[in-house]
Amino acid sequence: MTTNNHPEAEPAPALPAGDFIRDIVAADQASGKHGGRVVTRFPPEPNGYLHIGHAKSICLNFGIAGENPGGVCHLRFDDTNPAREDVEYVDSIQEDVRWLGFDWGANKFYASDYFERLYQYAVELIQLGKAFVCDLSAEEMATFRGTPTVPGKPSPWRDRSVAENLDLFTRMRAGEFADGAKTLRAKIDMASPNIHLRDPAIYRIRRAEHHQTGTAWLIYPMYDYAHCLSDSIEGITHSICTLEFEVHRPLYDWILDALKTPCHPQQIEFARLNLSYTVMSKRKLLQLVQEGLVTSWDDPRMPTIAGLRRRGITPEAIRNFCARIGVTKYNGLTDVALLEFAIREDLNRNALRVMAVLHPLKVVLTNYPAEQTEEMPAVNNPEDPAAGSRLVPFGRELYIEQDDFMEVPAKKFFRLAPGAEVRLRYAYIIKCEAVIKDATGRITELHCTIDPDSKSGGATAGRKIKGTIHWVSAAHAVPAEVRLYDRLFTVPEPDHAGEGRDFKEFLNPQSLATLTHCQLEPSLRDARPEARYQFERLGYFRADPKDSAPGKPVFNRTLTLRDSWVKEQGK
RNA sequence: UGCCGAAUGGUGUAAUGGUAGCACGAUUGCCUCUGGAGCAGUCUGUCAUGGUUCGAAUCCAUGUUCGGCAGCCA
Repeated sequence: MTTNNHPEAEPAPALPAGDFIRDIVAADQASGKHGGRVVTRFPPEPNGYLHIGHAKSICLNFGIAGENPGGVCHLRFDDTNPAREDVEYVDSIQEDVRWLGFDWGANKFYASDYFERLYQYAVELIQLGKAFVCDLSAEEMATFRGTPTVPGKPSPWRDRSVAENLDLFTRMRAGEFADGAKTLRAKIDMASPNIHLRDPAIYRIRRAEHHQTGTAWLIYPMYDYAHCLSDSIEGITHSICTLEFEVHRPLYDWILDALKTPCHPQQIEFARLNLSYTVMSKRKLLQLVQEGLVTSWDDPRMPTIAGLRRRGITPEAIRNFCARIGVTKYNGLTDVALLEFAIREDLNRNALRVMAVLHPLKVVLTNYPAEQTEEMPAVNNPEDPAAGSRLVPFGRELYIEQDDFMEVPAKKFFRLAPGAEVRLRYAYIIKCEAVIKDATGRITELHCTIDPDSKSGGATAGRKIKGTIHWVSAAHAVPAEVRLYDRLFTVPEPDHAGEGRDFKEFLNPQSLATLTHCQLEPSLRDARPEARYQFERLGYFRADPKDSAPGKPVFNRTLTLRDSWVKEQGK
């Protein structure tokens, strides 16, 4: 298991027991059904970026392969629809799977690798009298198909001779017919209660350049036809997919039974991941990108792997999350709080603590010498003694967080207020003596005094002070831009928010706040994107890998810390 | 009204005829130089009604509710 950004990270905790799919695999192993082999596959269509829902599938498929001796998991691009696919997606998918910590070794395939073989299988199907060339238009075919409650009617072309079908199919491939003019259809049962068995189209004519095969093909196989055969060709033992393909399984099995194929994999369906406060369909995510509602597929607000990565979430957190949510056939809605827990759990263990002030309020320590500077030792990570400590410069003028001062303190407010005392983290206890305002009444700075005996680590530092706040020395501070991200949508289910309502109506206008006047402790000047930080009392942050420049970091907030003060205020 | 599938606390799951457990969440307290973390406690559940059984979340029947399926998308 790779740990790209966290060589110091502990191995992932023991994963939960099994699930119904692992039970099936174990039973098959016990009975010797597949001769002891376990071969799974992760089969994305390269028509978009991977998202956290795909991560669930990746962890499942690669996970099962990894848990079984000799098990392998293939990465297979399901690229049968060139109109919507692109190499950009082929590349991003590989990067994302690898980043998540999984390795397909030499087993990278494309359904398009099998186009010739798939074509020969189709010829075979025709020869068997189990497929025919149909001249019906798309609209006509829809009419003939019937509805779930009304049986379909056979196509008038259903009984063409094998010879004629062979001839026509050959000419489809040769480009003699216009796009959409003809299809090859499986001959099954137009009256089947399962619509997918009503003579489904298995090849269509499409003059589209394919990102892998170029212009070699004018006809392309449909998913149902290509997928089961690709599985069989690769010797897949367990073909794991999501619930909506459950009704396709009889067709999957029909095709493999009709043909002489290397093996007959078992299709097993599980519930896809739904996460609250987000959307999880490539179509909708693409829409957000195309309409400029987010900046890109890797916008840190996106639930894409690339977005989560850029935001600062680690592969460990995603894997642990996937392990926690389990695998079932129940189509529910997972609370995003579960994801957030996994992120905090990981970052709490691994992130380096630093001090940064997001909304600066200047503090002048009136009894501290103007020319004096001290270096305060600060712990890098209380969860990890090996992370050591560092020195943080301290001086007469500081910045503190605006939120850490209240002119009229609320009940249970433990921070600074006129006449009140607070502990400066790793430094002195200070007392607020005066509030300085400008002509408009806005607070511009605070005048405070230190208790010189209260320095951290000092002999008389033990005075009990309820509140501790973070700070940055004004003379040493590094100014920086910090981006605060929040959930992308304001409602738990933007997908099901009401009749005729569009999910984009529920976009959270506050999902991004860009702060341009933040002040960081100097150790952050050259922060590298690989590092994960906790800005003490605020949250987890990482330098944006695209927008940071040397000496001029831009930070993304990954997630806030849990904040019981916010809850207290809500009472 | 057709076919397929699923129902366990607020959420995600476990228990495979034998004490309904875990995690998240919420909440109370302890602790704390992060209102973080940690520690301790509390909270809430087997869709319904029958049946089989010494015993049912689990098996059976009926019903209810929810999800999926009518692309030449995957």
